Amino acid sequence: MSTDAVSSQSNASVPAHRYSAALADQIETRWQSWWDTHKTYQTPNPGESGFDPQRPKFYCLDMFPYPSGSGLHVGHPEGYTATDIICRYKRMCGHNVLHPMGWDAFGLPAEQYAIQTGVHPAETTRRAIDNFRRQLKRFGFCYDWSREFGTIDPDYYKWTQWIFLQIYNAWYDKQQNRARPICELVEEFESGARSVQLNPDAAEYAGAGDLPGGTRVGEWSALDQDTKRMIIDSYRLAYAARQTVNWCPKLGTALANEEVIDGRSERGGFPVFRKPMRQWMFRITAYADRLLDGLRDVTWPESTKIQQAEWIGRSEGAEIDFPILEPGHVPSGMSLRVFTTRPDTIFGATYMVVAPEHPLVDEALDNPAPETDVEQLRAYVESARNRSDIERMEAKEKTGVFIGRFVQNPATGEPVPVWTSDYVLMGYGTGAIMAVPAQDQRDWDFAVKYNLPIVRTVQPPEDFQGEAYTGDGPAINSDFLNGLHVHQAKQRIITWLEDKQIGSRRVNYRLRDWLFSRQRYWGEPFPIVWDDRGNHYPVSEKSLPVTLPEMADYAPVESDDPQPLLGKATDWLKTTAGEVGVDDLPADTPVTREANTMPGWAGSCWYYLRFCDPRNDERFVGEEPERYWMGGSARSGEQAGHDQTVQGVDLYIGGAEHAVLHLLYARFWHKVLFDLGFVSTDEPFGKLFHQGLILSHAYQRPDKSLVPTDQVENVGTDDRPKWIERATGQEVTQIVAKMSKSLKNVVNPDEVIAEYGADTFRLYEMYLGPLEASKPWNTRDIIGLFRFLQRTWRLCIDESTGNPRLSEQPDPAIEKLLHRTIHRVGRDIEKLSFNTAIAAMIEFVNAADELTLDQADRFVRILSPFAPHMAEEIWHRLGRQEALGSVTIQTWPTCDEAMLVDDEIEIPVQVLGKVRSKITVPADASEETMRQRALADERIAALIADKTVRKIIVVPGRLVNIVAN
RNA sequence: GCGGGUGUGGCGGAAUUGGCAGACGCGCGAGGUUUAGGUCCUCGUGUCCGAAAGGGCUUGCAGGUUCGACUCCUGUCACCCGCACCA
Repeated sequence: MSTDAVSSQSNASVPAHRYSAALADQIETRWQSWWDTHKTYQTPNPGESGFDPQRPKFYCLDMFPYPSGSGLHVGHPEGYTATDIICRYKRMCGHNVLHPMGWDAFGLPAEQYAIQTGVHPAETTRRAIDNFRRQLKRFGFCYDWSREFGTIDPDYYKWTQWIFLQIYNAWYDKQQNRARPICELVEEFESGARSVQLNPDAAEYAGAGDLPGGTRVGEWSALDQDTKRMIIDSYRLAYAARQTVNWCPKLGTALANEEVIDGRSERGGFPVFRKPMRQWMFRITAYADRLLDGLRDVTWPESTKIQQAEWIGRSEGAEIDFPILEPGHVPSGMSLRVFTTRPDTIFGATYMVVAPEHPLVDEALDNPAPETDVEQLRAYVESARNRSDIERMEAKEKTGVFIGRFVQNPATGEPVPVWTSDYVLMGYGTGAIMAVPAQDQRDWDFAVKYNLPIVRTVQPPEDFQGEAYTGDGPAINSDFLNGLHVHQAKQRIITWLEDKQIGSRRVNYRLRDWLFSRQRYWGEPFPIVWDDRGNHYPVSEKSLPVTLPEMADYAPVESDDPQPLLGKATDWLKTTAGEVGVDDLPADTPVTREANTMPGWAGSCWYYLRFCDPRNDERFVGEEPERYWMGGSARSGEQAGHDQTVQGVDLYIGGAEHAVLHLLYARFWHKVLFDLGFVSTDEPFGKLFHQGLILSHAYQRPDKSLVPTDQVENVGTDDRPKWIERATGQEVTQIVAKMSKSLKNVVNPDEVIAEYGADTFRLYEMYLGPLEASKPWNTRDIIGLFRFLQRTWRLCIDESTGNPRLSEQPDPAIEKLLHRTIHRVGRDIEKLSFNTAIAAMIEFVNAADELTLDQADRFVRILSPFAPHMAEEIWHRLGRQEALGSVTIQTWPTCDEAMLVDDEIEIPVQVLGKVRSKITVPADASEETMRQRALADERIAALIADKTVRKIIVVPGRLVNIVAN
């Protein structure tokens, strides 16, 4: 540790009460324990003692951290300092502030770390949490620590399991456009109010559940138990189904689509393969439109809304049935259903493509047509199925095989061949497309390669040079559509298809159902058991939580034959209905527990609700605290023009990396809970903000490879640096890069606090630049903020005695500046513009020589959100503590509007837009006065003497511009 | 390829939203206190010409609108972040 600031303390020449690192440490730790003892930051709930219902509420939430073994890095406190400042400010402005903190502690990273170190994840996670808590407390954040919990606490995950059961016991009513309890569905089946059929939107029955004519199966009472069960399960919002999933052998678990990036796992970057497995899924697709529409009502960064909207990927088009032909081109009575966004181009559909996993391919292999090359087809399908997603993506050239089947194009009446190719995905639409090479580049590429016909059905512009034409234009070669532009042609053809009952309007989404089970150990167990016939049953609510069994061996086996880890806990696994608490079965029925666990996202889907009422053991959150803290609140009226109502969390700050993971999942859970009447708002997070990344410096060789920081030396000057790699003497360039262990450019907050104190750290991170911007950490610059605190200290406190240093008479100029500073700091906090707020305070301290008690009092109040420890200490030494209590609970000082304007102002005078002189005029000087003063100015008069004045622009209070030539 | 964002001194960044570009901090230079340095204090610091007064140039680049453009419009370049065979 470099101890420059500390050593100055021991130097006899330095005043005894100078603000040094040692003094900062003493002040900070003292007030931190004082705040703890006095429960300064505990927030009472409605009805509790100390709760003031007159005040407006402000729920300010940080994305709670994942406590890793390596401790906090400097990125964490960035967002946390920002919310801390806002909370302190809002409290001073009279709000009831909810500002909680907890731990997102289940999931893969903790488990991977445990496997590496050989210490059980329960142990490593507890240690990591303790370390994170210690580090966070050292920053002096104003969290209400009495509300702290971790997602791994059985008291918490009991309710995570409970919410799972609510979702499991719910279905989506498309007529009412909301989720309802499953028992109401059964009632409707029983009464005949709803026709009995499989859920036509159930992804797990795609291609089977929605054949023309439907799958109505008659009276509910006439059905056997198994059929009833199958039908009910097809509606559940949580369902178990065997389907193709993203299997990651290295991680030993299946992953959700959102967790796979470019064919690799989001965590660890390991390859992902497609594999059919039985998994628990959430029917999030039922909420696709609601999740999309809800984005309109929230105050979120536009880029994040766009990302979610693109992930949901709504696209409008049509489903069309193409009759399948038997050899000799005789209709077989079967049809091939496709989804297309361009039904208007159907006359140009010259071939079809189905995904390698499509049932028609299996059928073609089972009953090959004479012209089918069975060996080639089988080989293609096999290889397509076994390729990883990465390999699939790397293949630039399209490949495919004719499957030996023809369908009839219902528009042209012509037979068209059916091919299979892996550029068509089984998971989207119907897994089959009509290929229109003239209007789709992918189809064009394929058609050219395999010599398939291309028929233009949209007239491209005369100067069109490309291949496929996707723009607008009149239809050609399209019979009754000819001449119609794309939009009208779509409407026309859909009407035609609907009349002939061979197609219909259809909306498709890119969003898939959410794969919710993992084969790992460190997660919430499912409150589900299985009987020996393979039926699942919920564990009753009164028997929750289903706790995670102790296991010594929690390491996954790298395997292509995935088995959940909990499968090894045989004693736990095998139980009886009575023991586990299943109400629907006789107590002695042998059952097997669900061995999958929930993914790391589960706990973060509702933690913001639990914070409202974290010790409630009757309900996941009490109704009144939920209504109060999550309820809609009019945005504070200080920003004019924004009277819109925000619902849910008033301000949520966290990284942008969760744009489509946590933020989408939590919205989904929240909407289900809302539909079922458990929460009072439709959206969880009214206002969202992303802090930027804290970057660091790194060095790059000419070949773009990176060099660790400790292997580089500056052989130039500070002004003109020249960086060389020590080992080779080769010149390298300094770049800005992410902090990483391998580059040796990670900054540890503990060390910075030891050297300067937490107040300096907080100020530095906020002063770095705009909160939303990514910006490089520059250790060298921290000293500037330390000096500012030192000057602040010296302004209020005598460095030699430690007593207040105050004047009797206020300096009028400083009084005026103080009002301005109060105004600027308040306005900038509202804008989350902390860097400029701090600059305003620096300017004030630089300008002031001495303050009166009253002035020091007010300045310390506005400083306190930023540097709470120093503010509290000065507050105390000024003697304010005794009478008024902690500075934390004071009111924000008022500023007098009249003090914000000057009597006289300096106005630039321009000639032809260039500033040539300045005049001093009364602030409310008229246009005419300003004009005359400007023309009377000596320098201006000289400049325009030999010119003709064409025009004079006078902006009162701003400037004068003389146009003369 | 599509979508979004960002380009301002040696560095991090300001700019009342069309009105004095470079606030504030770092660094750098000069001086002071102390004196072994550092800490601390004061002043200076976009750049070019000039001894100075003063003047020219300057917000990635090229145009345009305007009395006036970092800000608005058109084109262009660079970098960053999403998405990417989604029919």
